[in-house]
Amino acid sequence: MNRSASIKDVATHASVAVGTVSNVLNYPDRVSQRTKERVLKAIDELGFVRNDAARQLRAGHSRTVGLIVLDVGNPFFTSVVRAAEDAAALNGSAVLLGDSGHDAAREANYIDLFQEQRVQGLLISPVGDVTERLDLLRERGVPTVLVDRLADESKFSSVAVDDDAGGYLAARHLLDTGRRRLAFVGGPTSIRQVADRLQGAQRAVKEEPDATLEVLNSDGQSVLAGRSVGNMLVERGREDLPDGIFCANDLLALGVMQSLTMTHTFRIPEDVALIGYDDIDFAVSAVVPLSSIRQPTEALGRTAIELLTEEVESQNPMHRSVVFTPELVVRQSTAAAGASTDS
Amino acid sequence: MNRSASIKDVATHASVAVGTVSNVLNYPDRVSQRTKERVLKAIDELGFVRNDAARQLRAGHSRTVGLIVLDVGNPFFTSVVRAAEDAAALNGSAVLLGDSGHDAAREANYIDLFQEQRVQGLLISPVGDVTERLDLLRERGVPTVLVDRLADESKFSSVAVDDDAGGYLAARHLLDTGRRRLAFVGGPTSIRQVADRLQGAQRAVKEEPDATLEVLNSDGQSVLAGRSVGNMLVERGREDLPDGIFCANDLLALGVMQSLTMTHTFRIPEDVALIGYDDIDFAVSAVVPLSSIRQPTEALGRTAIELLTEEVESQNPMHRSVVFTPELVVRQSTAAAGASTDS
DNA sequence: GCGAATCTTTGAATCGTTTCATTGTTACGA
DNA sequence: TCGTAACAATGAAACGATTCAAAGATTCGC
Repeated sequence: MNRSASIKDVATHASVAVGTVSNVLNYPDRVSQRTKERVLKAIDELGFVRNDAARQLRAGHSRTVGLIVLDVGNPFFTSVVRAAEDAAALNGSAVLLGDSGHDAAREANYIDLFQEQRVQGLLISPVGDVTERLDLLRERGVPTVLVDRLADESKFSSVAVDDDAGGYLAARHLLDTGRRRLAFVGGPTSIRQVADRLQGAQRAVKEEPDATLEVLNSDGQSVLAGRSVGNMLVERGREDLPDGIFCANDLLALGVMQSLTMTHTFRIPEDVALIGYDDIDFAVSAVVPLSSIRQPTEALGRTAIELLTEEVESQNPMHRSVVFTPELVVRQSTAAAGASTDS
Repeated sequence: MNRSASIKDVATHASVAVGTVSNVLNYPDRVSQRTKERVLKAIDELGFVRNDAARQLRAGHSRTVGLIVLDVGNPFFTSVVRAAEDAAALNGSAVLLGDSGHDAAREANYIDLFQEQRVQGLLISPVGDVTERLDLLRERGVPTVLVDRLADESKFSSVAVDDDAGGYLAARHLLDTGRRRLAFVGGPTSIRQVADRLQGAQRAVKEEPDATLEVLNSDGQSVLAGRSVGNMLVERGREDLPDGIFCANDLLALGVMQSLTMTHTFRIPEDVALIGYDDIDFAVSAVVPLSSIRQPTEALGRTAIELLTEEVESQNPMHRSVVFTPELVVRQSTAAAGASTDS
């Protein structure tokens, strides 16, 4: 079969008009039972499949939504994507997924591609400063929702997670379980997420007069970066050691854990409690299962689609920013501090 | 701006015919310099963006390729996807990505969706037995290439990685570095990948008369499963211990590593060498950097696109299966066995 | 200055679907 | 039996880009 069957072929084959076939597909109630059966039979026999391009052309818009993420490999985004797909499916839309890989050129490519596809709207976790480009989109009537990034509410809707609250939650948990000499391990504070998490932690520490927070700069957010911070701590010796460590993400925490447990100088959680951020899959299967802060990724994806739907359906531009609060996940690495005295 | 500008609007605005605008876009050489400038100016002023639906409709086919993977979160697929996208871009095509999440219903949805989109072809890592469905596609002229799954060559092209060879490579490496009492750790052998890797390992072991291979069944392929196998080994004691362990994937290997290093009963690689499979990001940052088998994911993705392009361009169905050989990555966890004597 | 060859531009026809005003059909009460 | 309402089916027009035969403009050799 060289060319796929069109609605016209179906019409001929069933001896009806094209409009009737269209009605069978879109408004089955308008068609009599007998005709419907004939048409459905013809559709089946010819293996007819709707041509979406023609539908779109006629409709003036597609039934797809564009989603551009920084890195599909990142579990955070994978989860957001899945939630967005499910939410979109409820509206009868599909999600076109683009992975910018932190690359502004790829990002720009996807924006262009999606625009040519006449997506109903765009969800994007932008690489750099694409506000101009997005402004253009907006002017052209493509509503856009920023994901994991706060937006100027006069221009865009957005969904994000409150990193300050997450930092507070982590530090507060360490304090609540009796730790007082806290340390924060995190990469360059030029990264907003890192800065916010630190700030939240500082806020919590200020609430306890006798608590202190030391900031240990790490060289990035990797396991290896965590390990070198950990090694530094081990060399410091017992006196100088914090009794609670909050790492800006789980990879760092796993690195710190490796250093501390490998040398067998200190025990987790008895000597030092350790908490990470993101609750990656590995957290639960670490040598000592790692406490962490979980981000509500499903809610993020779902809400992003909802905000976009709002914008698509209403004419006048009313934007909203939704900020989610992350959640504390307690595991063994921060088990009650009481144990630390009976060593 | 309510409706986006069409080629007709541009034509009017630039006082030329629609055909001319089309030529500026598609055959710039056919148009005189002066006209081209006028048209480009109009395009810019109106913010004109091609309507892909209309293009497709006229062209009879899209410039996209569908790709359905089992799990975008899996680094293996993430890498395949990226390579496929890059390869497709060279042909001027874009990749529509679908994540079936091992769910046959989601998979079927994507197949339907992609068919309505009139994709040029389909790359798929199928969930279950979708051969019937794919047969239908084939009959309708949508060429399909199976990814990471061998295909009946009379029907489909496919790309896959030779797991038997990978298993051989891993075991051979352990043998080459002096180990003789090998163990294989892996989940249910009903999983093809696991069975093939084991078979390859057995093949290597048979080449050395004095070598043995013990099979240790694990309950799945997770870190925790690996840890429980590791714990079992620790309890066995030094006499009974293998001196080389090959795990069916890196997660298992990391679990085994945790058990062995945590108890400080055995050292890696002096007492036991350890090698995994997949070369995940964590392998390099394990407590003892983990040797592993790397799969040529980039080549997989690229070749899949190439095979698909072949099928799209040629009329008569000539299918090919390309099988890649994985690659050994040596790290500290299998460092030379010589060291094991001077303990 | 003329005819031929080359280069530009034109605009109607086309792709496949949906829409909708129109026509055709049936049922029913008066 | 007629008129009317409700229901079914029809098919032309429209969506926006591309194609291509044909017309128009320009260049060149002689």
